[in-house]
Amino acid sequence: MISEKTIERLSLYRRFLNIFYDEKIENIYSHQLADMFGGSAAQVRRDFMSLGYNGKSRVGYKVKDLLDCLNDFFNTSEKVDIILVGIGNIGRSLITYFNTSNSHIHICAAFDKNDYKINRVISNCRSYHIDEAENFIKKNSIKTAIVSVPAIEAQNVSEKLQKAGIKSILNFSPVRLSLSKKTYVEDIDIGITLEKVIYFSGKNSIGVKNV
Amino acid sequence: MISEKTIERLSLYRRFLNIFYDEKIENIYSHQLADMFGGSAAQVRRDFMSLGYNGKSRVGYKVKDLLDCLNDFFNTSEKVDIILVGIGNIGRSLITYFNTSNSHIHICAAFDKNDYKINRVISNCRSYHIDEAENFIKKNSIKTAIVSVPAIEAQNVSEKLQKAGIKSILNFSPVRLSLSKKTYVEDIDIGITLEKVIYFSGKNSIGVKNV
DNA sequence: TAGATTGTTAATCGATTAACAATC
DNA sequence: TAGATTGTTAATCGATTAACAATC
Repeated sequence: MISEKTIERLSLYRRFLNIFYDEKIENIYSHQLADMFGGSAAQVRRDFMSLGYNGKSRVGYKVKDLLDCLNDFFNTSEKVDIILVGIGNIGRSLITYFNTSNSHIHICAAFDKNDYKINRVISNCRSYHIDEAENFIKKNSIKTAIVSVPAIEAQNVSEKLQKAGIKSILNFSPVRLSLSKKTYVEDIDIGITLEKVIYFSGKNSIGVKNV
Repeated sequence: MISEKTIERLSLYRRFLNIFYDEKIENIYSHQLADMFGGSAAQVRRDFMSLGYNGKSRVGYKVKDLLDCLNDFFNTSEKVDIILVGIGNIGRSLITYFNTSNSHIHICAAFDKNDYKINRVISNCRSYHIDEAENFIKKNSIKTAIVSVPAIEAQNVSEKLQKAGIKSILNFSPVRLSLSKKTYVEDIDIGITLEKVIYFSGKNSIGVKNV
């Protein structure tokens, strides 16, 4: 059983390894990766073990093989199509961000309930009315959605998505969604996070450890 | 010592309590709040204790008093001015988001290195050249900054901010910043997070607990 | 070989929860 | 009182780290 935190680290390793690979570095040691994001070398080794990839003593890990392994794990060889609901400022910037970087993730459609926002194209992504979402999801077997609608719409929208077959949601709305446990929900709550950051800028933060 | 996770929960309680307050609900129980975001009632009570606020058995907690207490804790009575560096799509949407909602947080200035992005006004926030940041920060005693520059600029920009007196950073760039521990850094790495969400949409996710 | 790094176990740490006497 | 909720302690859980024999 691989934990959520481990998944995050693995994804980060993948990013680092891509850089190493571009720089034609062939081998790396656990402590090098550990230094790069403040973890321990033991943790890095344990993570790779959980992935089923073994290094060699005194040699470390082969960048290319390890990267292949990570790419396999995240299925980055094939494009992943996801959708976005809620074409506000944040929604639009996410579309541009993902569809113009060379990521394997592609936002293939966006949905909104406002008529003036539909039937447009942003960075290769066409927008539709929210009522068309269910059909689209089923037809294209979409599994993942980004929700960036206003707080008051979020619960309702997510329930619709779940019914249509969405298995995981990245939620930017400042609301906790209550959905059946079958759907994985991850929240990015920028307001809460910023509040926390501001808190730690004050004198209160003396003695806090920056993990 | 209040942990980071506790701070996050406290901020979330504040949001819920505002809703209760608007609905003129006078008292709440720990288990009500616990239900709202899937924690335990014991945790909620412990959090309020760490805040120094005590409830009464059989009565619960006074919404108004508790809210006052939380507002005090987060210093929400006075506006907090923060700055933003990197006026890309995400940067712009953050400015609009915070400066048009009725939050106590205000992005009072934005900075960029591209000339065509400076000397403009977005949602009550004027943009300046990055070279003017140091002066601005010192002059206005700014303590918190949002960094939303491209990956390659992030380390350099953050070092400048730190030197100018910034105490905490909310970092949207897909890079780990290495700064002295005196500066608190919180990362929102949308790419990594989305990768994780996509991972849990697959068959891999069977048996995973949705914390 | 000597030295460095690995895989892996045991110890540590911290956060969360369960439980219950005290309280209203 | 009886019953429900609190503050608080003890137990649990999981993640992280330290340590070290095995390995090249």
